[in-house]
Amino acid sequence: MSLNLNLRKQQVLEAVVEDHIITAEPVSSRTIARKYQLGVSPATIRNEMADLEEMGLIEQLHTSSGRIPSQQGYRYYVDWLMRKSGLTTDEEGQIHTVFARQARELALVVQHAIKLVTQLTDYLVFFSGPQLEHTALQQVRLIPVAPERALMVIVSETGWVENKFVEFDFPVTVDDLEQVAGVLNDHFRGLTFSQITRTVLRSVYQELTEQRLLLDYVLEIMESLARRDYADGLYLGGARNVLKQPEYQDIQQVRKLLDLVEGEQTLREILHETTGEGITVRIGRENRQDQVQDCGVITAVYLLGGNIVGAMGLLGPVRMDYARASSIVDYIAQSLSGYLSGHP
Amino acid sequence: MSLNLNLRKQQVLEAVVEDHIITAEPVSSRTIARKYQLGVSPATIRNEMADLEEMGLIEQLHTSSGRIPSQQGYRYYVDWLMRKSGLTTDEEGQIHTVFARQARELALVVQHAIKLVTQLTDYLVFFSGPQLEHTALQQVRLIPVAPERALMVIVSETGWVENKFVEFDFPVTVDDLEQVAGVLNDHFRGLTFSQITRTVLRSVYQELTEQRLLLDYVLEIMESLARRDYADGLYLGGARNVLKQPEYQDIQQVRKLLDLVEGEQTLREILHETTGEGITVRIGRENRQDQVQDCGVITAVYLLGGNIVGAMGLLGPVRMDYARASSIVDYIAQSLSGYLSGHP
DNA sequence: TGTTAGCACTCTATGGTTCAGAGTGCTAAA
DNA sequence: TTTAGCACTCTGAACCATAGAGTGCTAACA
Repeated sequence: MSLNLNLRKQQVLEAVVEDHIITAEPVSSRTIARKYQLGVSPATIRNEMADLEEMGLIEQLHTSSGRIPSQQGYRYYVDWLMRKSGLTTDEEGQIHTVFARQARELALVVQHAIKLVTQLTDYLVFFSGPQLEHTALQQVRLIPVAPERALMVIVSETGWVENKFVEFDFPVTVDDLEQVAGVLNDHFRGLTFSQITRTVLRSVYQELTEQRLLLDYVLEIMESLARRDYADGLYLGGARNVLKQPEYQDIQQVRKLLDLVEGEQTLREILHETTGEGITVRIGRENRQDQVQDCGVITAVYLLGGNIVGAMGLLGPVRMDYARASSIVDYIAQSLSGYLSGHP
Repeated sequence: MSLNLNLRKQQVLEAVVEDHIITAEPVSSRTIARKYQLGVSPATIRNEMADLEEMGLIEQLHTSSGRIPSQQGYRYYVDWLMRKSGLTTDEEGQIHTVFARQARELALVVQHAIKLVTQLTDYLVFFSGPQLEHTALQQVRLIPVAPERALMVIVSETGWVENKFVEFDFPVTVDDLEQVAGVLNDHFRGLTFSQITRTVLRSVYQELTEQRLLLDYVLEIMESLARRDYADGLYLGGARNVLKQPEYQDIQQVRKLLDLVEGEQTLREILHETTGEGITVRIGRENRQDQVQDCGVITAVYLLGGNIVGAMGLLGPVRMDYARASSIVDYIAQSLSGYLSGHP
């Protein structure tokens, strides 16, 4: 619903939004007339502003203050007026350097990406780690470390590695472990983890009648790894930068932000809800999570071999620079996807 | 240097410190007379206070305000007056439950310990992860994952596991990897990582003339793991709790705290300096790190098999409850050490 | 009909002033 | 040595007055 605005109203709204994003202050008609050369006087702009206010796109804090955008105003801006700002070639270069330099340890890559975004913006950055769910298994190893314990190492075809202890209630032999690992590899190599949990029950048990007990333990762990969803691996940074934003001069706001950071659950939820392609922008009350109803949130997923394996987000005050922030999220998510899929 | 104080001066100082810790307000002579029954009038207490101020143990914000402890005052209190408060049996029970329930993954144990301390206090909690340095090697595995890549899994005798990719510049065979792993195990099993770096050069190279190139890569990684010091594995929590303290109503203070949290380096340094037995209390300018000169810091190491493998810390405002905080650090560090060494 | 100059009106933020209250230091008496 | 009494000091809250920014409205103008 485009809410038909004539050109000048659009220009005024754009001016209000962009000026407010920069200054964090209410924007007066005079400021717009002076800074944004619309070729009309403040009085005319005041008339337009009165209309925009009636439509709910801008609002006043009190009768004699300038206007600030309402959440709908930001939404209109993001949908119709915003020009993606793009990054400088210098910034793009920086990003590529970071991705190109990395070894194949995703945790490290993500941590460097966070540092990067932290330098590029003053918002909170957060990533969910990669999920195994849709990646294929390359091999499984079971390494004995004690009579009743083994280390299970799972290598995905994408080079991602997980390890977990398996604790048995009885002693196991090296032979047993190797045999089980062998059968698992024969059966499951090349399958994705979501496929494995389906087929597990049918095929393997017959072949390993002797180690059935042992297998119980091992399969349980493999399943839990595949089912792990977003329960693990939230990476974040930039909290201290956000304090530069004037809306976080109030200690209450800061506390809410820290709750978000330490709680992690809400951020996980936000990333979990992100599924579509491209970037998602949620402004204030558009967010389903209570704790971020006065924040702007920009998210995007990243891919590996065509599958969604994780997501990233940028969180700031409602008055955030959506043009720049969404450019950055877009670019980083795409670069990361490209890098992971081997097209650096 | 005990700074001889007569009994009443000690009582007054104790009252000033403890009342200030609770209320965060300057303490007046009248308050002390009323709440701390010393059997003398406010006027007498004022005389004692004047003396204590002259000795530099307490100070006034302005001529007509009550007194607050100076940093030396806190020091005197911690050294001579403080009675360790001990934990309730309920709290001790909670702690044991947490430690008893865990599998042998230290990262998890530490994370739970942090959560626990976060509930018990309103200070920032931080742990350094365990160091391999003084733990013995149990085994090394080299698992091929691609022609030029292998996964190196290192299991310590304490059940701690590390893995790292080894990237070769040339294809390696399974046989090569197994041979190298075999020799490494033969030579180094049971040695601590610090010992390994010493003996490496002498003994292994002769035996593996053919795989010498391959060995270069592998040994480099093993060395880097052993040398890792505190470069990795800082766990922390409780930042949002600290905001409850009135000294963090000021946004500047909050920013300093967040810098500490996100920077991590300073906290690592603090833990790294902690070496002695028992707990260490550093008050304000006693800290060597600029960023925490207006904080109180309590640290303790934790042990595994008699060796220091990590440390923990509690950080709050100078006006922190040293009695309770140091009891907690003491108890948690000891419980953790006990648990790790298998005496739960 | 759309635009704009002019003006009255409103609201906020700032600085100054006053005043009560809390707390001290000192003196003199017990 | 202790303490009651009192003068003195400083803070913080409350209360103004005022300047300034910005608006809405009206009436004139293109």
